[in-house]
Amino acid sequence: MDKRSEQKAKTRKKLIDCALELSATKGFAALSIREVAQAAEVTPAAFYRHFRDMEELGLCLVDEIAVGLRRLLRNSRKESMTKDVVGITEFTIESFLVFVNDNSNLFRLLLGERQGASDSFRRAIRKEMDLFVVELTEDLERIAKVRSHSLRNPAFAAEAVVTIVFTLGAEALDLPKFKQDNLKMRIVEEVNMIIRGARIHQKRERS
Amino acid sequence: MDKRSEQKAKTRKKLIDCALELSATKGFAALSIREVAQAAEVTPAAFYRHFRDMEELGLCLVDEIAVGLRRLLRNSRKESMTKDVVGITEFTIESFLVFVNDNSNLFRLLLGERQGASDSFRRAIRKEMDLFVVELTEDLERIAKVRSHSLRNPAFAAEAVVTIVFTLGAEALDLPKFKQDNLKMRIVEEVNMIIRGARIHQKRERS
DNA sequence: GAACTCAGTATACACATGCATACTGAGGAC
DNA sequence: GTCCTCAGTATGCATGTGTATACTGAGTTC
Repeated sequence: MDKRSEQKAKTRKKLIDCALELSATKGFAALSIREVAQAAEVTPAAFYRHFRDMEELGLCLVDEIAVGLRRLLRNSRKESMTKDVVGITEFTIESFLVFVNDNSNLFRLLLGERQGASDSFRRAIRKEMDLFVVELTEDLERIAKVRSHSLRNPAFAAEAVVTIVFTLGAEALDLPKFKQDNLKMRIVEEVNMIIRGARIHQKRERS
Repeated sequence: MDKRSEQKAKTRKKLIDCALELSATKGFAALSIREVAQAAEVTPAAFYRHFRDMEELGLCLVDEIAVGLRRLLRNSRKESMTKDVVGITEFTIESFLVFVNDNSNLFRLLLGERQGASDSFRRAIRKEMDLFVVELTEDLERIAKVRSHSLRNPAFAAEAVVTIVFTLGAEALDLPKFKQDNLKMRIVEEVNMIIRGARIHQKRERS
């Protein structure tokens, strides 16, 4: 690879990393170009060689989380194939929470800017969330088949689950480790509620 | 009432209203004291006669939403006493969405700052949300009794419902009116899923 | 090895911001 | 009617901001 573009990629990454780190303390919205540039030990003007403005940088960050989360989900799906079907929910949620803790800054950004002021941010984030819903819908249908159930509205159930997991997952960021177990339990329980409520029972069509 | 303090209350309200209006466009976090003061046709220094900083103003705003929402819930509860028990969920969610539309700026602030950078904001908002969960828990138990069901974990169900309603309700803000019906339907359906899934069935203790 | 490219620097400008200080003048207390 | 209170004004300062312009020098190309 080009020695030059290699260096460029390096500072680009540094800018992103610094922005991420700074956003943890004061929130991404409050960041300035100068601030990020200074943290990355680079002139403000150099920033423009990489991003048009902070928003463009932010969208890169959103992308980064999305990639990470998708990888997580893929792994969890693979694992769950081998595992007992009962523990899938708990296993997935557990790895999700680990991810949230590992990437707390990214995650805070995602959840925070999800209803932030910038349209393009909101749009990008919702697009990613919708992808999760689609993937989860497939999973739910697959699992239901294995258990020889059927689900009333798999897509709605998936939307509800994703909403719960993300929103409550975000709360983990403010919690000490020992309280996170309780949170995990709550999430698992609530997700199970949703899935249970989505099932169609043969005996009577409508409750 | 004092003519003086009356005037003071008036400008205070004007500051709050202007902050609210401005926050709709660029987000509360991006507001400056000067900007708000100018919008309220008042000197920046006058701002300090009312609030120590923007954060203090923000907390007032949070309080204002909380009061409005609590009134809504109280009304909806009263109404639901007279109504057929089946339509309670739909009725409540419908009035919630009306409220969200009427107070879209306040609501955007609430949801946006819920995982924002400021600790005191997060704390205040979560406190309010917890109150909703408590009230809803009581409601769910009451309704379950009427229907002679019982619920597995009323508090968890309530938490899940509040999470769903608030998070998806926030999406209404970006939707044109004619798409909001679909959203409402989704929310109602998902809430019903949760409630259904929370029920304990006599026939077999654990599914 | 000369010519060129381009990531990053240096510097400067025209703002906006938070906040401090001194001031004003209508409203209320006595 | 005099004095006092205090919401709001006027002004100013130090600092941070986005962004434009001209420059430098290592890396690449031919």
